[in-house]
Amino acid sequence: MPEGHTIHRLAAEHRARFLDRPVRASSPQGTFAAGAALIDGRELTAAEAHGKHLFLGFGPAGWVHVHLGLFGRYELHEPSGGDGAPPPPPLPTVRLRLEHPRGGHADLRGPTACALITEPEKQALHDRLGPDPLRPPDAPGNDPERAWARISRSRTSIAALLMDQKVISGVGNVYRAEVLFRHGVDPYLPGKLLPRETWLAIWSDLTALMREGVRLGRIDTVRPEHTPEAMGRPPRVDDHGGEVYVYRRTAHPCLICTTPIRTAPLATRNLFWCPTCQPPHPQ
DNA sequence: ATCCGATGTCAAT
DNA sequence: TTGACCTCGGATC
Repeated sequence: MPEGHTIHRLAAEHRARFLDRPVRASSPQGTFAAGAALIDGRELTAAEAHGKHLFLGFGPAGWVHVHLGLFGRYELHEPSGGDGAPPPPPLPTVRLRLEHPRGGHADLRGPTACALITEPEKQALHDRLGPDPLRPPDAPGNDPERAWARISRSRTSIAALLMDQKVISGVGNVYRAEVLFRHGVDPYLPGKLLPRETWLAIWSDLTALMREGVRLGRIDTVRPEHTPEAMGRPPRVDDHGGEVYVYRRTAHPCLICTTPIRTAPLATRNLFWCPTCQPPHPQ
């Protein structure tokens, strides 16, 4: 589930449900029981996202820092039934439940991180994250030039750089594969060989794609003219719910040129690309 | 019933 | 480069 669009959507959901409301907090799973006790009954004062990090503000109590990692999930529920009817009890693996009578409840399971942190600790996290296509362009340091400064000096492949949260934050395995396909870029191209105008186009494309991801709650990257319907091919529903060009489509032909999609491990994840639409750079 | 992989990251080697 | 961690669901037996 979790790339940056998921986290930004969660921040917005938390604001809509709980902002300025006193929430009940609990941790049936236990690992965060002490932290939950410290925020229980307090008002949510802020909810923001940077890359794949979620920050829930509880005034003087500090911030709950959440990172979903690979397996973390959120479930959001509307208020149950009649007036004041309590929600169903959380499953034992729920690390953090927040609830409010009119906001419903949010259940967090399996996160890599769920911890109460201070404002300076939060700032330290921001400081080590690269610019985020989903943060406002006027947010401090949220400038694609910062990413370009690193990419343009690096011998590392662009596919690995896109996954490096210090370079650019919020992009994960789906967006990296899809955005490189959309721009016809060889994933193995060293950053320093990527044309500057291609980088700026990739950044601006990520901004649009990820905003759409926040809006829809899924990753759709296929242009209207390439949808299976438009191409006269059978429609395909991807495992993650969206329509994509290459991510986990190794059993299928490329939507544009019918070449079989390739896969190989890169930067600890499985990379997917079309060797025809993204031709390898010379040697 | 069991295995395996998954939209992630960090520390240890 | 590998192993550890967190949880769940789909494939396989």
